[in-house]
Amino acid sequence: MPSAVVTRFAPSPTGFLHIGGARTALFNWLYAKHTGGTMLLRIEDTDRERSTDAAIAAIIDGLTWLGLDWEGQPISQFARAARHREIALELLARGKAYRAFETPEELAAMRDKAKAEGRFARYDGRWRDRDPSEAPAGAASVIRIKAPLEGETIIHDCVQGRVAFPNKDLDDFVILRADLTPTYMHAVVVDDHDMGVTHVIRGDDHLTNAARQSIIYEAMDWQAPEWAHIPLIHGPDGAKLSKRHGALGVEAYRDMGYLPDALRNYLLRLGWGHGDDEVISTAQAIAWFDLDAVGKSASRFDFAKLENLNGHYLREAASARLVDEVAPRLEKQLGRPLTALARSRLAAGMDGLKARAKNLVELAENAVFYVIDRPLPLNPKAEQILS
RNA sequence: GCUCCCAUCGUCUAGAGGCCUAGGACACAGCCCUCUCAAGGCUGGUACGAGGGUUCGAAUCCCUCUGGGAGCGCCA
Repeated sequence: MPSAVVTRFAPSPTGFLHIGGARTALFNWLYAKHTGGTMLLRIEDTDRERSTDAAIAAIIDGLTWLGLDWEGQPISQFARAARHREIALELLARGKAYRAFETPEELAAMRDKAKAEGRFARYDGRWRDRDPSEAPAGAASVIRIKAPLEGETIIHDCVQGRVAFPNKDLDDFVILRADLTPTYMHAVVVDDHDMGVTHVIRGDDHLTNAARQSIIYEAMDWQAPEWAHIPLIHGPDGAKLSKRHGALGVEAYRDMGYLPDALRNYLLRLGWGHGDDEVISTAQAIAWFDLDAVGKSASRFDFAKLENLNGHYLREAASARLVDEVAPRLEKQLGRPLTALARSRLAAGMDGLKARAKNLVELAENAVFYVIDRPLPLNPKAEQILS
């Protein structure tokens, strides 16, 4: 019997859960559900400078709002540093890695020189075959992996197919820093292995990382997971999604009045399709979703379509649920709690209200009429019509 | 610069050699329905990036070009 599928979503807590991350999480979640497996959550917080608790909270909030859940407690990558160090040392002992004593300044100089010569910087392996005894006394060292010099590294990807990288382009990257903390490249491999991850589903900006990471798997004689590198989401202008476009946190979409159901459906259809189906329930998504149907090309974020889908889910939503959603928005606008009377009027009007709004903001605007004090203030135009 | 990836309507996509004078959805325009606005119905325009092959036949296979994207840190 094949082992059960284990996927993981592994965001770095340096900001909110952005839309691309949300889709990656969704795909991981759907694939796990589809196969009867589990999804794990790992927080990649090894960058102590940039990681914040607020970001962790925002990510967890975002996932929860989207209705995506994971098995067990979130795993802190930082907390596993000792284990990462242990494996780095083992790689060293196995002769698969080596200590390198160059200084950051030396490295920077190397890069500048390469750039000046019109080449691009790759570590030259200057310590690969030198004996550590040649190191200047007291010099700090990092541990670098001994990457193969010739041939190619092949990645068999569920989405991208077979992708080959010439090994001459993969340099001896650092796995353990001078301060003994692991680099991302190394920590990911150790964690995915230890967590029993069978399928790594992530953005295709990690495709070349898969080649590097497979070098570590190889060196440890570990079995590499199945890879699935999904295309990135671009902004409406085709450029990489930036803060200027829709690279907002999912909570921004919540604030803009989108329902999680709509955002999920929309994100699912970005890069994945199932015939002519557009409105897809979660149950259907779980039944239908598979990695081989994920497209290979990047897609652009289109608010109009999200809006349309949102209108659909709004119409379908139970009125009571929408009252709960809209009431806080109205209270915020009014600056006071809704009276029981106002709330009941709102509930009574909801069936009509939800039929014509595209998002909760609009719905709240249209609902103001139901909850403000009587008599209703008339604007000049209304006065004129009435008279 | 090097490596890798991608390429069907404005956008998301269906399409895995003949079912394609290329289908659906969003958006757009017009009409219908309607006390308004939505929703709904109908109609319309708009796409296989270019050039070469292979084949009786190519959106689908191959090559080149062009255009987009990603990666090349003691960041993740």
